[in-house]
Amino acid sequence: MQPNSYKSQAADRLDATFAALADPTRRALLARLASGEASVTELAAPFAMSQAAISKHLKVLERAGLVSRGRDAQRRPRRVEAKPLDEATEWIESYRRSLERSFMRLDALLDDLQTPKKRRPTKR
Amino acid sequence: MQPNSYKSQAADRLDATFAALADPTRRALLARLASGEASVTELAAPFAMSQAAISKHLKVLERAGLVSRGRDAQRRPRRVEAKPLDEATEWIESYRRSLERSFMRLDALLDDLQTPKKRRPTKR
DNA sequence: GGTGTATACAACCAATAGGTTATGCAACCG
DNA sequence: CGGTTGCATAACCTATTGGTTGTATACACC
Repeated sequence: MQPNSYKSQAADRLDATFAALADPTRRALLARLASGEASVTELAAPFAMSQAAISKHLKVLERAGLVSRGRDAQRRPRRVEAKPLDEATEWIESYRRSLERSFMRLDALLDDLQTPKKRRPTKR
Repeated sequence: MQPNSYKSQAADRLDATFAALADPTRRALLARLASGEASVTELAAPFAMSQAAISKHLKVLERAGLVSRGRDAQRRPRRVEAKPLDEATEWIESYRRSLERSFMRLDALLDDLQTPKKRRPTKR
C-alpha cells in the first residue's frame, strides 16, 4: 500500500477530474458546454452514439464535479462547473515548479563541478 | 497513413496524458521523479505493490511521453519529460478562456436586460 | 387521458486497466 | 564460471469502462 492505507479525498477528486478529461467525447462535451448550457439531446446530437452513452459520459463529468444538472420542464440542462479544474491545474503547476527546482539544482551542480565525472549512487 | 482515417493525434496524446495523470500511483511516481532520475526498484520501493505493477505504471507514463527510459548497466533509470504537460495545460487553459468569454457574454446580456441594482460580481 | 418528448436506468457485452505470480534475460560481482 | 540483481514480460484474474438496446418515468400539449 502507499504510505497511507486510505486515499485522500483530494487524490480521489484529482483521479476523477483527470479521468474525466481523458476522453475526447467528454472533452468535446465540455467544449460545447463552455458556450452555454445545453440539454442532453442537444449535447448528444453531434455524436454518432446513443443518448444513453452521452448520459453516461455526462454522469462521469458530474461525478468529477465538472458539470452540474439544472431542471427546466422535462429537460435537465447541464452547465459547466469550473472548480475541479483548479485542483487539476494546481497539481500540474506545482509539479512543473518542482521540475523547475530540480533543473535549477542540476544547473548549479553542473556549474560546480567543471568535470562532469560519472558519479555512482550506491543503491539504498 | 490515410489522413482522414484516424483521430487527431493531438487528441490521442491528450487522452494518454490525462489518463496517465488520473492514477495516484502514477502521480506519485512523477512526483518522485521530479527530484531526479531513479531506477525502477527505487521507484517501486515506497509502494505496497509488486515491481511488475510499477513497471506497468511506468509503461503508461512512457506511452504518454511523460517519462523516458535511460540505461546504466542493468538499470533503466527513468527521467521526467515535460512536453506532454504543455498540451494538457494548454487544453485546460483554453477551456478556461472560453468559459471566461461566455461568462463575459452572459454578463453583457444581464447588463443589457438591466437587472435591477445588480452589480457585476466579476467572478474568478 | 393519450401521445410525443426528454431523460434516466437496467441488463448486457467486449475491451481495457490494474493488479498478481512466475519466468526470462542481460549485466554485474566475486 | 555461477550466483545475484534489475527489469521486462507473459499468463492470469477481476473490476471498470464505454458502448449497446430496451424499458420506465415525468412532463407538456392538445
